[in-house]
Amino acid sequence: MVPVIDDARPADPLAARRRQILDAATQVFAEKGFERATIRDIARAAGMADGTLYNYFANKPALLLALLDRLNETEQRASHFADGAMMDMDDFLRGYLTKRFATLADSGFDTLQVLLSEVLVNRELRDRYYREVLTPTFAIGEDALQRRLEQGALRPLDPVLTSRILAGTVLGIVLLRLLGDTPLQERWDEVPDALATVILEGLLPEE
Amino acid sequence: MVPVIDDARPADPLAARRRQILDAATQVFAEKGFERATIRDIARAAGMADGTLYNYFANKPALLLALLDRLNETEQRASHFADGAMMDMDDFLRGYLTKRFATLADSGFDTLQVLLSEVLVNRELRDRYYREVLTPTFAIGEDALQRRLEQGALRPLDPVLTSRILAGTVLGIVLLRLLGDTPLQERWDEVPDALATVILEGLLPEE
Amino acid sequence: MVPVIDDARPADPLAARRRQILDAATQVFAEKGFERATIRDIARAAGMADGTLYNYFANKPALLLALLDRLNETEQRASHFADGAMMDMDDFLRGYLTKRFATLADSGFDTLQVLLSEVLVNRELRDRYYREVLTPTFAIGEDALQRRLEQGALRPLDPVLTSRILAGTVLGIVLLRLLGDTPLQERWDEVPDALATVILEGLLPEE
Amino acid sequence: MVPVIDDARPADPLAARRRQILDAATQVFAEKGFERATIRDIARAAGMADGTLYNYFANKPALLLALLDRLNETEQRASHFADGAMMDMDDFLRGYLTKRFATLADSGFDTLQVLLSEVLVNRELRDRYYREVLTPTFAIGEDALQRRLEQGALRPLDPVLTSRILAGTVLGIVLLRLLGDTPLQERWDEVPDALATVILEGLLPEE
DNA sequence: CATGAATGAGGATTCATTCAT
DNA sequence: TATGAATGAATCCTCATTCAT
Repeated sequence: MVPVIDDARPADPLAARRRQILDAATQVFAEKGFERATIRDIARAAGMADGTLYNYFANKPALLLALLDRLNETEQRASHFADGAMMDMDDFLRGYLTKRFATLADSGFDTLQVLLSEVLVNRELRDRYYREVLTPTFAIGEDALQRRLEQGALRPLDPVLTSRILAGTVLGIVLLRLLGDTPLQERWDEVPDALATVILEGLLPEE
Repeated sequence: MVPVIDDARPADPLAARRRQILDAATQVFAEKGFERATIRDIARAAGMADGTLYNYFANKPALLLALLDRLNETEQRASHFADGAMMDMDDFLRGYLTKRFATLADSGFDTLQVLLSEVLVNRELRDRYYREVLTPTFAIGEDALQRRLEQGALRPLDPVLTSRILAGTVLGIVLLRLLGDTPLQERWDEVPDALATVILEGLLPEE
Repeated sequence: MVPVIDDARPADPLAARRRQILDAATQVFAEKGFERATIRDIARAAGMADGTLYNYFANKPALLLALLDRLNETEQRASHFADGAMMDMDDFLRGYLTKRFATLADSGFDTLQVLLSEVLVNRELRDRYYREVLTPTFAIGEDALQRRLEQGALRPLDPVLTSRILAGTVLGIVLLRLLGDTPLQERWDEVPDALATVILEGLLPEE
Repeated sequence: MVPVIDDARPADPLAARRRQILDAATQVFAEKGFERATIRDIARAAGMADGTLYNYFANKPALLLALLDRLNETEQRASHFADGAMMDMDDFLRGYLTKRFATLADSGFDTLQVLLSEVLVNRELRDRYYREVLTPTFAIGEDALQRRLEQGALRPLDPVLTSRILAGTVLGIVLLRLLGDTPLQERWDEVPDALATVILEGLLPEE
């Protein structure tokens, strides 16, 4: 009998500790912002002494980069399922949006809040974010659009600009939610569908 | 004849000095972020000594609030023209988006960059931004949608959610541009139209 | 009438402040060593707040370099008088040693104590010290010896090694004094002469 | 037959471990200075974990004291041979200097570098060094000089000051070598003889 | 009004030391 | 004994703000 791997067993205490710290950092950063958050805040939130944190991360900015890496992994895992080359456009988009919104939700809105905030005013982080998160997203979008264009499944449009419009739409709605919009928070699960309808059929009536 | 207000009124040295400082602050904040920017940075960029700045603004956060107020005025001035209750939906939306994008552009992308960044991690600022900028925008949107719904000029949809979708779309596209997306920067003037088409007619072919 | 320059007038407040800080630093460094001395110690000794010190020196190591520069100036001023190419060897050496010991004394034994200590374990400082202080000293010595050798005023000897021996002797005696030797402290003014006799005539009796 | 003490006694693991640590400490201290060297640096250099070091030395300063003790033993062992009461002055001094220079060399220049550096700015260590190393040296010197003075083997001189001059000379030359002087490093074995000649006969020609 | 030196609180980071394993 | 993770005190340095000139 092979011993069953027990997920709850701290198989990798290093990784566990890092996760514990990053979770604390996310919370504190989201509340006070990267610069206003102190290492002490984070260490306390993670239940350890200041110095201990430095056994796991070289310095404060490294926490940010690690958050980005984490987001990256989530997104990449998500994008595996985002292919659906052969699907009907309607199904594809609804599916994609639903998954995308879910991914964003479970990557933690806090993480997005922190990263977006810093990414806006930190060139190094911005470049990494653009390269590692946005670029792949655009690529998926352009590709999907291109293929459907060739099948005549779409109105003629520019895939480059349109992929930005689609990605921007998702990002913008998330941003509004992060800014505290009540309807979006309360009706979050209605959003992907409402959005899909607008995107697919537009606001104008059928005829 | 109403006396025309001359915006470039050369005779308010106080306002001029404040503008000079806010311009400097915007630039510096956009480059380094609010917290990493120092009063010295800003004073130097504005061509004055540190102490002088305090004759015009009470403290560093006051600069941020003043930036928000400035954005507010721009937006409000813009929204006066954004009414068009009686316009055809197509014209209205194209007009609205074009104006909105223009407004955003000339309120200075830098300002947005700074404010979005801080608004994400500063509850006080976020609440003010939400109340003073987003809420009026949503109101205009909901109103316009509602009216057209009643006229049967739109497919049935939820005005509350849809206004979020529209506002989010604009905001998200701006955000992508702020994050450095090259296509959006280079083809910024094509965006409102492309976006209007998607929103009005959707991605799917006509029939 | 040209206004007389009054040395006591704080003609250069910057230089005065720097001197004030360096004096404090010398004292504190001598007492606790460079690393164990804190900026607070020094600022307190100089009668100012910690932050003020940074208006005059970029950081802690800069204090050390400034001390070295100061020593340098003293030494260079001294070496102007150390020429005496035409003097009789006996007069020259006695004069030189006397001046040298005096210079060392008024450059402040504290300064030497600090610099020697650090110079022994700080490569950068050591290299600068060697280049800027020792090398010129050796050059003067070798030169003086060479000239007298050519005049047959000296027993045949190697000027390179001998200049080291002479410089080392002076340095070593200073070092012993810095280490607290009581006889050297109490009879410091007898030393140059006693040393000159040994160097010129040796320990052995005349015949 | 007295059992010969084998210094390389392979059967004291405690002493061996301590030696291993002190060797590592000497190297690291010489490179970075006492304060800038970390326990981790030393432990790594000694090939052990930080905690292990504390099984052999109570704390960081204890390493320094142990280095001093070690130097002491070397010097004391050396001074046994440094007596030569009955020898001719010339032979004695040449022998003494040669031995002294050799001792210094094999006590490890690194050790001297470290100890001199700290001794200059650490009163406790300085006092111990003065008491345990310098005082015995002076005593030997004064004694030897006194005896020879009484035999008329020396020009009249002050034994107290002269012993300082001799010790200082040796120390100073070592110091110059520690400061990186190339001629002294490359021609180290010529130094004792050159020095002996100067000390015995002086710089001036015989007559 | 303008200046910029002075202030000192605050925060990131380091590191000697301890101790459970 | 050996290990190295955890601790938190200590320190350098930054920077918003004040105020005398």
